Amino acid sequence: MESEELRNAGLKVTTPRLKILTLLEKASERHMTAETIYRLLAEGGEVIGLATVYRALAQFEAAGLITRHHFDSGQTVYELERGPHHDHIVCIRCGRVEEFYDKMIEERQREIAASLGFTLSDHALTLYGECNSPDCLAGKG
Amino acid sequence: MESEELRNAGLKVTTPRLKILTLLEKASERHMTAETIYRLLAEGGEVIGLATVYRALAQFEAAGLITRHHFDSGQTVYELERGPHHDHIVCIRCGRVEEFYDKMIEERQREIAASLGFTLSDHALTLYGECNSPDCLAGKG
DNA sequence: CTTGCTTTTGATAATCATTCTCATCTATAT
DNA sequence: ATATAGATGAGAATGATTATCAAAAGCAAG
Ligand SMILES: [Zn+2]
Ligand SMILES: [Zn+2]
Ligand SMILES: [Zn+2]
Ligand SMILES: [Zn+2]
Repeated sequence: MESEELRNAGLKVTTPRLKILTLLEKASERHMTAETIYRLLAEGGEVIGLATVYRALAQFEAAGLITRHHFDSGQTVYELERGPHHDHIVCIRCGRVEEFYDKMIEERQREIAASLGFTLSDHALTLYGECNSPDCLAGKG
Repeated sequence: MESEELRNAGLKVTTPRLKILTLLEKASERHMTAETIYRLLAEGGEVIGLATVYRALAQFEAAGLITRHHFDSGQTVYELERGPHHDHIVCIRCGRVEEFYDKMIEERQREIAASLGFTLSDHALTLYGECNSPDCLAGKG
């Protein structure tokens, strides 16, 4: 249960934290901004201060429960840390986010870093393009 | 000369624009924030309004003269568009930025996008790690 | 080289996302 | 149930970026 996850992370079990963590686990979209999380909670009748949302997200990240991304929109996007590492492809028309993992790219990155004298600790790879989802294509002029 | 570049970009030739473009071409560091550009100019005796710096950078980008990046620091970094495409590796200790190009990774990206039904138009790849430059290592605790 | 029209500049206000402050409230251990 | 460290929420503060607008500068014509 979510209470366990919070306790394991060394965080007190509070209503706001439970609501936010639950939303991150249940929401249909896995990649959300703090504003979106705040709004979705409010729409669901759970009014939690925006500052509290930001605080909880920072704590969850420190505890390794979630990760943050900076897509080109500029705004920070959060997602639940679940399953193995992956990178992202974002539709520049409708904003849809898909995930992928490519062993070859991951390996090349390590080789490149080593060849440049860096000890690799992290990376951010995001592809941008237009997707072929029916909803997205429908919006075409 | 820089005047030509501005005219070709459809921009009037003005002193602030010339100074900014010249700095982008001459500075030892190719990747700079708007603030850094503003400060370097001011230190060189060329006081140009910060708003003008931001405006010029936006116009240069629209004209394809420069590109912008969002490294994990959050702040926007600008660099002169010169030579072929490349990606970046950033030292998380000293901030040094190196550039690299990997044909294999570029190709894989296109394949991945296609396999997910996306028409790839752009991408952002940044590696993070600790570099082995003497200056950087010296700062170690 | 002046005139006149258009664009640009710079100071500053406004905006946006995010963080901080602090008085009040709450989770947990006794 | 009580005490106490920690959490919350409202709103102020911050930092980066953009918008406003009067004054200044670029540019084409005469
Ligand atoms: Zn789409
Ligand atoms: Zn993801
Ligand atoms: Zn570069
Ligand atoms: Zn370094």
